[in-house]
Amino acid sequence: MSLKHAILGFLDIEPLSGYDLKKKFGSTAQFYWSATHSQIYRTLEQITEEGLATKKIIIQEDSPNKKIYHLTDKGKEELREWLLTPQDLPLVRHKTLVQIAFAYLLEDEDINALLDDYGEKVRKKLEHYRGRNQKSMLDKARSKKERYLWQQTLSHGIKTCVSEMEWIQSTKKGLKALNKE
Amino acid sequence: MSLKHAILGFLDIEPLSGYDLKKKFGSTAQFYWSATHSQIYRTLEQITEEGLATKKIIIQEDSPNKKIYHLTDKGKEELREWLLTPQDLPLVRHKTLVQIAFAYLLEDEDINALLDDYGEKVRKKLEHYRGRNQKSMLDKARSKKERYLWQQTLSHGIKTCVSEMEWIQSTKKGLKALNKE
DNA sequence: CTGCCCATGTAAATGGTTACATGATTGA
DNA sequence: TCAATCATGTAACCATTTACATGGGCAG
Repeated sequence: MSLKHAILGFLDIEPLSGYDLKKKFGSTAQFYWSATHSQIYRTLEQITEEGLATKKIIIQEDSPNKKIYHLTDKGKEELREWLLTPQDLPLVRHKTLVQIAFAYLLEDEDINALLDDYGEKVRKKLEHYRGRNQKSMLDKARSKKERYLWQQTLSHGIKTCVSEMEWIQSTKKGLKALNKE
Repeated sequence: MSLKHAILGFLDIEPLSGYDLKKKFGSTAQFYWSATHSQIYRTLEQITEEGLATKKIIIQEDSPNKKIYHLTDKGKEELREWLLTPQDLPLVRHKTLVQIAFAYLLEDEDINALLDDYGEKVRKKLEHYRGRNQKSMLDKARSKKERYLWQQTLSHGIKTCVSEMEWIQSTKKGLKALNKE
C-alpha cells in the first residue's frame, strides 16, 4: 500500500497530525497520490499499531487537541526498504477516455462538449500546479537533492497536464477535419 | 462506475462472453481501463440483473460452454446517457513518483536503478501499444468516425508513455548534473 | 507430459469513497 | 450571520485484488 509509505515519507521530514497530512495530500502530494481524511486517520492508527510511528497528544486551549505522529526507527527502516522496491506501473483508469472510445454513439457537438469540459478541468489543475504555493514548498527542502526531487515531481505533474491539453486540441482538430472530407 | 460502462460499450459493438471481455481489457481497453476476470464476471451478473444485457448460453462440445451477453435497448440508453455525463479527473496514484518524492533517503545509484526499472516497464508498454495487434483492431471500426476515435485513444496511450520516457531521461540527467556542481 | 488456451466462477481481504457526527474560533 | 478553518473520528458501502477452484483440448 502506497498511502502508508507516502505518510511515512512525510513523517520522516517532520512530525505531523492527521489534519496536517490531509493538507499535504490536498496540495503537494497531488502530483503522485490522493487520499481523503478518513483514509488518513485509519492508516495512521494502523501505522501506530505496527510500531512505525508514535503519537503525542498536544492539548490546545483555543483550538481542538492534536495528535502528532512521530516516525520511529522501525518506521524509517520500513520506508527505506519500500523506497528501494521497484513498483508495478500504475493501472490506467481514465473515465473520459472510455467515453471517447465509445463516443461513436454521440453527435460531434456532444464529443466537443466532453472534450471542452475535460480541457477546462485539466487547465484548472495546471493552474494550481503552477501557482506560487507549489514553488514556496520547494524552499522547505532539506538539501539541494531533495529540492531537485520535489522539483521533478512537480514537473511531472505539469508535463502530464500539458501533454493532456495537446491531446485534447489535436483530437478536436481531427474531429473537425473528418467532416470536411 | 466506469467498468460497467466500458463493458456496455463493448457489448454495443458485438455480443461477447466474459472471457472475450477479459481479452479486450487486456489489450485494446488497456489505454483507458483495466479489470480482472473476477471483476468482469461479477459486473456482467449485475448488468444482467439490471436488465441492461441478456445472456445466451452457447453449448460447445470441444470446449467449455459460453455465456454470450447481448446489450438490450435499456442498456444502450444507459450507455448513451453516461457518455454524455462529464466525469471528474482521474485521481493520481503513482507509486514510483511517491518514491522519487522521498528518494532523498536513497543513494543516487539507487534512484537511478528505480528510474531505469520504471523506464524499462514504460518502454515495454509502449512497444505493446505500437504493436500490430493494436493497428489491426482499428480495421474493425464500424465507421470512419469510430476508427478515428479509437485511433485517438491509442495515440493517447502512446503520447503518455513517450512523455513519461522524456521525464525519466530528464530526471536522470538532472540528477547527474547535481553532483558535478 | 508440460504448459497454455479455453471458460467459468466464488471467497476473503484490502483499499477507497461517502455520509454521519461534533464543536469551537475567526474573519467577511 | 454565514462560511471557513481547525481537528478528530466512525460506519456503511463500493471497488479492486488475490487466492481458491475446476477441467477438457491441443501443441510442442
